[in-house]
Amino acid sequence: MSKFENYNEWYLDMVEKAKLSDKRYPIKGMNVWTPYGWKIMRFVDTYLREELDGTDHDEVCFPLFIPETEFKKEKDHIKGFDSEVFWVTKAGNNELDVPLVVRPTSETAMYPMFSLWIRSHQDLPLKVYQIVNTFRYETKQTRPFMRVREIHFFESHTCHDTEEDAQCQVEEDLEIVKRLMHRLCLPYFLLKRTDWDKFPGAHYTVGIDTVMPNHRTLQLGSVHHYRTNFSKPYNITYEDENGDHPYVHQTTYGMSERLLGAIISVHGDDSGLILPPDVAPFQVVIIPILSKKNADEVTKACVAVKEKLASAGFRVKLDDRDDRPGSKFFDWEIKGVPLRFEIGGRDIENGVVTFARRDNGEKGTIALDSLIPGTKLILDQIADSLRAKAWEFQKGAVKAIESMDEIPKDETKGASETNIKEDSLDLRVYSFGWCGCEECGHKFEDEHDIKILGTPYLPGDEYDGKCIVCGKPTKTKAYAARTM
RNA sequence: GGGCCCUUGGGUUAGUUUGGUAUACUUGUGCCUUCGGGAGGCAUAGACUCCGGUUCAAAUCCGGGGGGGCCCA
Repeated sequence: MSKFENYNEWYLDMVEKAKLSDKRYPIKGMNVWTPYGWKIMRFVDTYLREELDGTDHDEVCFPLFIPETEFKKEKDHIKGFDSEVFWVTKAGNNELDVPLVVRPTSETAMYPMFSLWIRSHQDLPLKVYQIVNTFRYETKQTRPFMRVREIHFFESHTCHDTEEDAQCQVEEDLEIVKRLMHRLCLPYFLLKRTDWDKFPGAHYTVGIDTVMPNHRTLQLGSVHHYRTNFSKPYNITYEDENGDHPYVHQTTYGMSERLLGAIISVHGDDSGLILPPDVAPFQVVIIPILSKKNADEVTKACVAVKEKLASAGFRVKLDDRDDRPGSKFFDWEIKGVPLRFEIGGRDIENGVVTFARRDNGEKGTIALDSLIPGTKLILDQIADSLRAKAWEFQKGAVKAIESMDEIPKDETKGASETNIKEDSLDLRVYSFGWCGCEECGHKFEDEHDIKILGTPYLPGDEYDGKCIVCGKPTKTKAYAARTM
C-alpha cells in the first residue's frame, strides 16, 4: 500500500493496522477509540491543557444539550449549522416542548452563562476551555479522525473588554498553535478565511491548514475573533469604570482529532506510522534477541535497560512476547514507535545496545554508559528530522500561478465512472494574486472546484502583481486547494 | 432531496448467472521445534445482516427492513 500512489486506501489501512480506532461501530462517522489511538490523542490533549493552563485559561465542562431557544439567538450561526446538527426531540415517550440541540460547538451553550458570570470589568478577561465531544451530522463520506460525526474537540472561549485585548488573545492562541505544532512536528498555514467561508457569526476566522499526501489540505483548527457579534444577542456586558455597560469582545480557538489524522498522514510511510516522540505511546521499544544458551542473560539485560530508561522518564516497552524478532520489528514499525533497541548476546559482550530509527531506518549502537543522553539525542534528532521533512513537503506542495489555466481541469467531473485517479491530475496548493472581491473569488472557486483557503494572516507573504481573475493590480496573495 | 451499488468466520475473500456438503488466505487458541528482519509442524475455534415469501430444499430467487459505501442536486 503506497502512501503517495494511493493515499485514501493507505490511510484507512494505517488506521486499521496500527489499531488506532475501530470503525465497525454501526453508526456512520462514529468510530470507537481503541487503546493505542486514544493514548496518542491523550498526549495531544495533555499538551493542549498544559498550554491553556499556562496562559491563565480555566478548564470547564458544559452540558451536551443546548435548548433550541438559545441556539437560535445568533442568526448567522444558526444558518451555518442548521443542516448539520442532531436534535433531541423526544424524552421517554414525551415530545419535548423545546427541542434540544446536541452541541456542534459550544458558543450557544456557554454564552448565556457568560452573561451571568460577567458583571464587572474585574471579571475580564474571562478565559475558559473544554475538551469534549461535539456532534455534526455529516452527510458526505466520513473518514476516521478527519470527517466524523462525533468529534473529539478542544475549544477555548474568551471575553475581553476591548477589541484590542481580544486581538491580543488571537495572537496568544497562534503562539500556542506554534508550540503545539512544533511538538507534533506538523507544518501548517495560517490563513485568514474569505468572508463567505468564515465561521458562522465570526468577525473573522484564521484557519490552520496542513497539506495531505494527495495535496489536498486538511483544516486542523481555527481561531476566531467575534467582536461583539455574539455578546449582543446573548447580552454579555460588563460594568466599566464609568458605570456604563458595554458588550464584551470575544474570541474562540478550536482544534480536534484531525490533529491525529494529520500526524498519521504527514509522517507515516509505506511501512506504517511514524510517531513524533512527544506523542508516541512508546518512544522506545526493546526487542530481546534470544538464543537458547543466553536467554536468561539477555532478558536480564533488557529489563535493566528498560528500567534505566523508564526511570529517566522515557516511555519504553519491552516486547518479551514469545515471537520471532523479525515479526516484532514489523509490528512496532506499523505502530510507529520512533526508536527500537535490539539487545542480544553480541550487544552484551560489547556493552552496547543496537538501535534502529523508525524515520530513516538508520542503525547503530549506543554505549550502555551513555544510554540516557544517547537515547535523548536520537529522539531529538528524529523529531527534528520529521519536522524538517514535513515542512519541506508542504513547501514543495505549493505552486505559484499567474493564470487559472495552470490548474489542471478535472475532465472526469460529473462522469459516473470515476476510475481516473485524481492523483494523475497533479493538483497542488496554489498561490496567486487576488483583488479580494467576492465575485472574483467565487469565479475562481467554481471554475476549478477548488477552495480559496484565504490570505496569509502573518505579514511577510505578500504579492505584487495582478488579480488572477480580473487583472486589477493587487498586493494580496491568496492560497487555494482542494480540501479533504 | 434524487439515483446507484454493496452486505459470507475477527480481517480479506470464493461460491450467487444455473437453488442441493460454503472455499482459501490471514487472524485467534493449545502443544512442540525455532529465534540478529514477517518461522515451521500438528491440533483446534470461527460466518452466509435481519424479517417474510417461493420451494422437497435458499448464501443463491422474490418482497421488505437494518447497516455500509458511491454519485448527482
